[in-house]
Amino acid sequence: MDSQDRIRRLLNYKNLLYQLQNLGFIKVFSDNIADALGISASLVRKDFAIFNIAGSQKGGYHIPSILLKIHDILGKNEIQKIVLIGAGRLGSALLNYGQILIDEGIKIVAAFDIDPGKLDEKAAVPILSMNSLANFISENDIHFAIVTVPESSARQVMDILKAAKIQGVLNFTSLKVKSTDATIINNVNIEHELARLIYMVRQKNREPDD
Amino acid sequence: MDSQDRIRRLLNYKNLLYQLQNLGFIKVFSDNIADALGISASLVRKDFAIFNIAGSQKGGYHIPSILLKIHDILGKNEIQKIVLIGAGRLGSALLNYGQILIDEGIKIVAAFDIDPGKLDEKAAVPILSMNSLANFISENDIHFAIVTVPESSARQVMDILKAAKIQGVLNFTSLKVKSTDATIINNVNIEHELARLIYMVRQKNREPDD
DNA sequence: TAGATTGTTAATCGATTAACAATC
DNA sequence: TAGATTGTTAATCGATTAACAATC
Repeated sequence: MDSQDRIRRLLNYKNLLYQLQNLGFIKVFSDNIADALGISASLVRKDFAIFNIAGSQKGGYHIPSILLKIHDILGKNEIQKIVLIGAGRLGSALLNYGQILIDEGIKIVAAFDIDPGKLDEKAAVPILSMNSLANFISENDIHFAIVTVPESSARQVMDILKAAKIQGVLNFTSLKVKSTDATIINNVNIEHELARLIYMVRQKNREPDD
Repeated sequence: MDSQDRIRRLLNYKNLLYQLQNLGFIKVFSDNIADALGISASLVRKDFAIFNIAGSQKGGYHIPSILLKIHDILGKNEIQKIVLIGAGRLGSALLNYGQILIDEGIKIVAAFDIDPGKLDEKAAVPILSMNSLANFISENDIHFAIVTVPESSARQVMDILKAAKIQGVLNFTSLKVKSTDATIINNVNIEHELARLIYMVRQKNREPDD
């Protein structure tokens, strides 16, 4: 398993290369990528080597080729189907990302909610009853779920997903869930991100005294 | 500057200790914390040492004391005022976190939007015109902003914030912004989090072949 | 005291960087 | 060819872990 940081950088490379491509660039040097992302050129070349991305000593790296390769690494060749649990404010915000995600090979195929008032089977992305969740997952061979329910029902939802053999969960609840052999959990904790930002700023303000 | 990972762990310690406190615990050993968080006891003790959190060889660590100390480290003694730019779906989802954040010493004091239809000066958290953003920041001595505008206006908003000398930004747009000497940026990229989750699962599924 | 845990030092591990030979 | 860049190896750096003396 490659380090988390390396995967994060891979996504940053992808974004930057898309932008360069839009500007009409065809080739780019490790040095330029390094400058743009604020990392060292050695690290760029090392990352590329590890991901089996090859360049040439003449023109550096060929952008379309790298992008194809990165797509391949990220599994964007086949569309990844995802269900979203919890169609509250955060959930519907994510549903709204729809088109952007599809461009990235990710498709939210259905949402689920306990509130009968929110159900809408006819919507572009249908909002279905929580009761049908387990069945939907197995019938449609879903491997991924995004969880945006209130913390109070988070545990229960996680148990359903685990029983349904979901392989990956993007968890927005503040319930801290650990990955298991069967299910990988990616916890996104917005309060933590805010707290971390505040800490870093306070830390920086204190630095001059050092 | 402590490593990012160390700060992340600090937040996990805080969460765990709160839960233990709710269960009526008063003391806890590094070993138990390590088990609960899936890290080593050495690392827990090292982290605590670096954050100046002291225990005793008799009863381990005294939960109320650690929590006070962590609060202090995170700056939760004084309320941190934050503005939110972009009152769309994601923005209002965050506004809804209101009470939870206040418990953590974080208060969203105002939101801003370009859409005149969304303005509401009388709301608990007023939604104000984008035009008044720069003034509001200086008059109320605001240091932090959460940005949840569409990517199309992200650059513009960042420029306003930078001009207004905001010190910390939690950026939810896909515009990748770099920290500067004056402003620390914490980028939360939901698409990247999803892509990373998918990558990790695919990687795991491939592993048995190794 | 005997046993157990912290705090800290030294050892290990892994990731990043520097350097440079190979190559175009 | 001369110059510049990749790919890779060795050196460095920092973070984690193991070990254990000090302490309760």
